Amino acid sequence: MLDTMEAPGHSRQLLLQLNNQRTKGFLCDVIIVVQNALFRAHKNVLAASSAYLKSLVVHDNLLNLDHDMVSPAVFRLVLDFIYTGRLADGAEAAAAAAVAPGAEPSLGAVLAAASYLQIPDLVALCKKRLKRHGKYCHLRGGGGGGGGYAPYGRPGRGLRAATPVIQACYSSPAGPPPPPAAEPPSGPEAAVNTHCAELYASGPGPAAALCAPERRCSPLCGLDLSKKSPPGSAAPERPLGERELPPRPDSSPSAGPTAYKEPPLALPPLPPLPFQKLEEAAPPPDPFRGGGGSPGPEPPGRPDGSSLLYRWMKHEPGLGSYDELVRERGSPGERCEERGGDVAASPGGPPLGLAPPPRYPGSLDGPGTGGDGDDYKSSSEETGSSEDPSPPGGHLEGYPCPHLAYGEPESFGDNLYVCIPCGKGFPSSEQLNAHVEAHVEEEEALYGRAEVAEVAAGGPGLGPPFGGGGDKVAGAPGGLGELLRPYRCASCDKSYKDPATLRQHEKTHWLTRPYPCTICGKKFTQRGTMTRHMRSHLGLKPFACDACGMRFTRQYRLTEHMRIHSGEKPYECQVCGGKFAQQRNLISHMKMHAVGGAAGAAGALAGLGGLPGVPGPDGKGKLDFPEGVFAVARLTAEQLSLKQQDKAAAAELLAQTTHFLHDPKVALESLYPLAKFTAELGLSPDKAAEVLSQGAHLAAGPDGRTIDRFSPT
DNA sequence: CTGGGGAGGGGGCCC
DNA sequence: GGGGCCCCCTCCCCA
Repeated sequence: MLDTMEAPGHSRQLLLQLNNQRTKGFLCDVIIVVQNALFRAHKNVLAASSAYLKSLVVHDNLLNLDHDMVSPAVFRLVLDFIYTGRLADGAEAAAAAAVAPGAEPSLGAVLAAASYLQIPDLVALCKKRLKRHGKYCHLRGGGGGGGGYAPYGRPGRGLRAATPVIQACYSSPAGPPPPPAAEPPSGPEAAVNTHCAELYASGPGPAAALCAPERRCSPLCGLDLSKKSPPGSAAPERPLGERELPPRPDSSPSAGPTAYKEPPLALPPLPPLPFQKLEEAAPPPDPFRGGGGSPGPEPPGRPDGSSLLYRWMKHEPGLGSYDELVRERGSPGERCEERGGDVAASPGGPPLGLAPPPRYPGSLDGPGTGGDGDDYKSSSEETGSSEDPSPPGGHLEGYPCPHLAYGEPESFGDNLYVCIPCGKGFPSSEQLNAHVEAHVEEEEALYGRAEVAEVAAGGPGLGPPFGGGGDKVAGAPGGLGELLRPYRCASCDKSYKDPATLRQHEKTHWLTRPYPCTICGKKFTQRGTMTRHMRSHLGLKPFACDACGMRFTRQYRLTEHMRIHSGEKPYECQVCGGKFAQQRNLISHMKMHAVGGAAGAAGALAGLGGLPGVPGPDGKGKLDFPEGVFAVARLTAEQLSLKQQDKAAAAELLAQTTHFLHDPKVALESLYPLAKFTAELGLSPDKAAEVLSQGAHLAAGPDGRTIDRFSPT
């Protein structure tokens, strides 16, 4: 009967097709990062092959594998096995990984990886082969207890050191030959480079560097990296291996990806066998493996490169807010354990044995001030400390206090855990955490209650001109903006509608950013920004224009782009009537107006600099404000980029202000609250200046008025 | 050559 | 976590 008939070779053919697609990146929906190598694959295939990977792919499109357990070369073999059902024999495997003499992924390493990834078929195959070669027992005997991965988990320094960083495609003779196991032995797909879906990141170099020209990375890689090929990415001058170096021993744990975030040219010559160095620094039993050695506390400043790297490579669980973390964990050390636990969720990954809250002198006395300015600057570089002062975990930098601001260095004696806002020092992170939590509760209670009380009382901030406006400054709730945004940042006075957003914002004040790019090491304050950044590395452009086929990394870009085709130009200049398809171009255009046409008023306004838009309450600037400036400013403000959600609030405020307009003096005096509110809306100084100068430009004329002192009283 | 506009792209940040 | 928006930089084209 038909239902019992079976197409011969169907499954084989299916697998071949899948592998073929993988090589082209076609329909690949997951990226696996192993050290600095990238592999593209299909979630379904991974999930069908590995219980561990299955558990990961359901949550993420970007997987970070512990490179202590799986080296790039080994994972390549594993991935080949998954897609072909074949495993290169020892010689082949060695050849496949013959990236450097004496470096090959041993069968033991593959077995370890297979165990780690929970691929029973591959485990069995490896064991079988090991037995055949009479090595299985030996390898097995060398292993540690517990996780049992110790012997295999470290594929060997030779392998690590030899694994090329850039070997996106092997088609070039210069590149390492593809592992025979990866190559379908026969058939049309045999000609396809099985490893084209594997890319290697090259330090801070963007994805274009993934395809070194000498490797002749073909388009089959499936990554559209053509858009951005930064100079220098094309030809790695340094030995490839340098790009996958573990952090230097003096780099902080948080700087786990230091090796990646350092600008390539800034990298000093590195030892030829980085992994050896790493192993020298790390005790043989991986302390971060439950089964390994002592999971004991990590001494502060422990220059353990491997651990740093290990932690960094962990698949990072979603990070909650700081206080959430505090509630859940209580200490940075504990939190790191949790991070390890994320791998522990994996079969072979017992929780990391990280422990002790390290001290954070780097956060306290390091020249971290302004460190944020340089995304590539590692904290170790910032501190210049030989002792590793950084907190555990790449995204725990600046952990000591979420309020951590760019304060001046201070000495706190033994109380190295310092809350920046209040300056109190604590001897332990736990105490600081408790203190910080009290801060948060305090602020929430303060602002929440105050706002509620104020609203109930009729809201002093609503009185003309807005409750005195200028005296409603930080700490004192009041004003429409504060009513709308009761959650205020202790560091910068910005306020938000909900505490989650406030917590999110507070991360921007941390000395270092919690989310490093696993490719280039650049750090971000938000995970979403980091993943978006990763897309640029990987050339992922999910949003395609139906009209021209152009692809974008963001929906918003596509929306903008579509206006090109539709001819829609919704942004109109109130000055010259020019229309623009993109708001940014209108803004740019209006800058031109402001510079060229606003005469003294615009110049003065544009030079306000300090507070957004206008002088602060104590401002004494002598500014020319023509009578109609506010009306025009209002129009311009509406036209400009007031966020949609704030437009209603702005309209409300403006409506309240409008009735002052018939009185020029009052209208002008209203400018300050307007500007203040504008600032609260998050307009930049430039934009606020534009708003005002735009108005000034329009209304500037012989009847322009001069205000000697402009500040609310 | 220069200024202005159009547009792609990346990061920051808020919702 | 994703979406959306803002800001900035940059490149290209054209007058």
